[in-house]
Amino acid sequence: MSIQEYAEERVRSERVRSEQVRSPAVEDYCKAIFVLQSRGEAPVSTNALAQRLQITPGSVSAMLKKLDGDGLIARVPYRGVRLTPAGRRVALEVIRHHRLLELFLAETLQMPWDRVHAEAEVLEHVISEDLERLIAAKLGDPTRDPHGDPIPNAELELPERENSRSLDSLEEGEGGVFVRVSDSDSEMLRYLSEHGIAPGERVKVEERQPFGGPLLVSFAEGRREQAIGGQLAHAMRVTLDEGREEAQA
Amino acid sequence: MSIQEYAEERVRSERVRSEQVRSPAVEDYCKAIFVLQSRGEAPVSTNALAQRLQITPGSVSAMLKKLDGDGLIARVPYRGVRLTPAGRRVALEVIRHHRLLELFLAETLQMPWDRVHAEAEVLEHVISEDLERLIAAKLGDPTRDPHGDPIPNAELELPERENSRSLDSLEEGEGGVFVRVSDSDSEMLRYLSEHGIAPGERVKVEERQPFGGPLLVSFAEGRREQAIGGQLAHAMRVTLDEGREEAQA
DNA sequence: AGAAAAGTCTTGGCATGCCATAAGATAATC
DNA sequence: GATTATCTTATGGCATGCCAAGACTTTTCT
Repeated sequence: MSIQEYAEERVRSERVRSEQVRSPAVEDYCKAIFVLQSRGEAPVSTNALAQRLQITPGSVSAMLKKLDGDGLIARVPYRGVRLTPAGRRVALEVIRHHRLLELFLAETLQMPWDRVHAEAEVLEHVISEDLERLIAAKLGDPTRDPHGDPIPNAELELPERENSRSLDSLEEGEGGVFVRVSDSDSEMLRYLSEHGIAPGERVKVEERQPFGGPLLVSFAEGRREQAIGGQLAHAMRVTLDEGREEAQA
Repeated sequence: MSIQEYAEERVRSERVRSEQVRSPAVEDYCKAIFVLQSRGEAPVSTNALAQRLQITPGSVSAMLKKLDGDGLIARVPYRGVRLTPAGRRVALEVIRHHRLLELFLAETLQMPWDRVHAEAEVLEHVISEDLERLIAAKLGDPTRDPHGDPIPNAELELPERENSRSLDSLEEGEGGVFVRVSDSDSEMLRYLSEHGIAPGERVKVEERQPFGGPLLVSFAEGRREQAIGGQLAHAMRVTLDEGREEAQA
């Protein structure tokens, strides 16, 4: 190996560790790993990622090897991966972009609630830091997107995860505040928006039908009633009332 | 060849002619060809494109062959290309996106004038038709972007090209309205914006220095004077006063 | 005009990013 | 320990870029 070749090799292996490789694909992987991780599934398996990203496990496996080489994840073959601090940073930046964009599209441009997700999914990878700042400023540095999800701040700190439970885990008579809904299913979003249901409202489970039947739920302090199917109830997150035990008793 | 294979083959060759292949790269080529064409350089040469897109002629040549196969351009080897109606449509859609975005970023988000171009250059390829409509509506269906360039309407019709000349083609004493400036050089844009010069203002050439020296130009009905270098004067477009002959005499 | 030189264009080989499929390796389960 | 599930590897495809060699066109110089 000539001296030149040696120097080139050194540059190349250096790059493996430090250079920022930030294609949309890489960002999507980091984001997906982050989400799966924060659901408690750590380490994250190849299959879980493949399913979430709609990509074959073979392709995911190859990509994970690359991300590992780039220092974005720690990978143990056959055992799964978790984000390194660098990878976490990538994920949070993308999530910040995504949620700012959702709020911006809904608020400033009146884009229907159920369409902002798909649009943000693409834009999140291409807006500059400048544009991110301008959007955040325009919105007054918000901390929640239209689904009720928290928005990481400019330093990429995420507010404490609220202590929420899915609506379908509540017992009859329990109630709380509807804080957010998974943003990935636009059918659900359209349905909710058509029925005038948005994060921030109080909800209370009036009746649980057995065998996967719907929940009878009242909104807005009992002023509206609504039957909510099992899948939807599972996606809706609710923070329980403080000291509900006593309140109920 | 089995019947199945035959059917697949048919689908594949069909695709070659009709399917919309609209990657960012393809859109950039169409846009570049459109711009060069409307400068009168028709047919457009491989080298002109290579230079504009900062890509080697070899790569351009290969891409042009593909675009020809996709029905977006008509190509005569060694002779150059021109857009087909389909290619023109692609170009105009992208240009509409670009100019709407520039105006939107500048107006709604107060992005500095000299940065909107670079941002729009990326976003133009990824915004949905829905978002395009919302932005256009928010801006009141504008017909000019912040550089003074015309914006194609939703039916992709472009207003007549205004009868403008570059500032450096004016004689001493001639004047008109500064209507636009090439948007590709952010240095120029920053410089102009720093000196408070924007499309719509009246300009008059007070003095021409020989041998590529600067022009002495007055703005805003003589209230401000400014020396403008040759390159910049070349990029600035001006519509001459109506009946200026008499006005001067 | 005709030939050489210069300029321009295309071709062919190669690289990279990211995906797919299929086959083989490893881990988990019964 | 055999079966099943999961993961990795090998190979290949497509898009898009680069470079270098060769083909074509235009210009220039006798």
